[in-house]
Amino acid sequence: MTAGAPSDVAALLSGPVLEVAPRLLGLRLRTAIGGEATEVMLAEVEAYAGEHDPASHAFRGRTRRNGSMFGPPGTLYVYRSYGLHWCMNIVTGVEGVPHAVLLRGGVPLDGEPTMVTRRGRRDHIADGPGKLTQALGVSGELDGSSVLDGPVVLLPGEPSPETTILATPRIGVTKATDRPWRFVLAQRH
DNA sequence: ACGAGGATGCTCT
DNA sequence: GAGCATCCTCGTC
Repeated sequence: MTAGAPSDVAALLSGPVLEVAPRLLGLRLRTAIGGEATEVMLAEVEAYAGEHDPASHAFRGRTRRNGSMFGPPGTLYVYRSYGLHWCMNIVTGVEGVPHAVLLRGGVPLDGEPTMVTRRGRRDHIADGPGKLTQALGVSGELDGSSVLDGPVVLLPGEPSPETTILATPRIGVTKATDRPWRFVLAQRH
């Protein structure tokens, strides 16, 4: 089979969340929403390990909000943050085990004018989890959809050779703050 | 560049 | 009723 085929993405997502998360960096996330195509390269993610992770929305099991985290790998978990913003995760591993990767930031690759319009500004288009969903047109309606299918699609890609992967503690969490489960692409120097 | 503070609504206890 | 997996604006340096 051809390198970079969608099935490679499916195989990747079925792995352990701590292995999957850094390997999502450099992949492309493309949306076709409201008649507009937009695309970013993923540049910042965080791993959340469900029942083993006090910072995870699924630490205490299934609730009304987190149901899609228990879906098959590739399922999108979209939730509202601070009453204002949408944030999205990609479910990983095995169906029924609520492990997921929070998508925290990306670099615009296509449809930038659309993203600028959605964001209402020219800078800081997708460098934050709420900004990323807004730029790509993602909202709660897409909770439970699959990135193997759409309208949000995960596509193959590679980080620039100029970049390296950094692991740091996760942002904005108040529990398990010692775990370096945030992964970012940073410029090599 | 960086930090403080407010907006805002939903979920779960 | 508390607590958020955040973003923006406006201050200061």
